Amino acid sequence: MPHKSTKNPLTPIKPRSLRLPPQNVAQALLGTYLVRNLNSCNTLVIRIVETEAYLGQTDPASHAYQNKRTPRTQTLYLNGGHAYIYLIYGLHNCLNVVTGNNTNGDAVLIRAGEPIEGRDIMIANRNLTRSATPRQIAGGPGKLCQALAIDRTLNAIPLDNPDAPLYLAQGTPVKKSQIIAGPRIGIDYAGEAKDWPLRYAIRNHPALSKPF
DNA sequence: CGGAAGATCCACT
DNA sequence: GTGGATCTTCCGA
Repeated sequence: MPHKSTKNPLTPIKPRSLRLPPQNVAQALLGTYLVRNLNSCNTLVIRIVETEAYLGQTDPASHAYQNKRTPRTQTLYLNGGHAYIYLIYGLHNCLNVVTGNNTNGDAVLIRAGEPIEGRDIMIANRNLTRSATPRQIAGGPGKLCQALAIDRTLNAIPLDNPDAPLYLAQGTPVKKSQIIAGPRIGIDYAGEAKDWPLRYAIRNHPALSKPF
């Protein structure tokens, strides 16, 4: 049996809650836990504090825009609840949660998280020191993946299995009044879509990738 | 088969 | 605020 923290029992997320529109899922994922099982003794946990919705076929910023099918984007057309992980700028991995149940290519990018368990290992993975801030550790999609040792070898796995190397677990819901929305980051190429308010975060959280 | 671009991060000014 | 790193992915010829 894998060792589990007794003070913080983690319940896997219900896939049903991910088979909804990406805007809904992006907000619902705020406050939930992302769990990385490294081996039988080491578990890393981050609380998700910032997300972005990508609207699949109808979104110029999405890799699935106009139903584009390439070897890389196949994962986006899986059922909701799978991980879509890709390499960006030749350097950084980005983690998405595929959403919906109609193979639209919808997904939610996990942009930032707050270290909950295994902070020392995250700091080592990020080549930081003990004085590192939450924003330095996982305040950005590439940083978050590096902190949790997430790369493309985990692409396309389901995220509801607590025995898998990576899964989502239920957290404490975030009040609607604490959620802020704004334009997405790094998509200047996407024309009008660059202003769509599909970036969501916990208001004023110290681990956000950028202020609103 | 060449070339351009990229859902980022960091160091430097 | 600016530019470089770094390499996969994709498109067009």
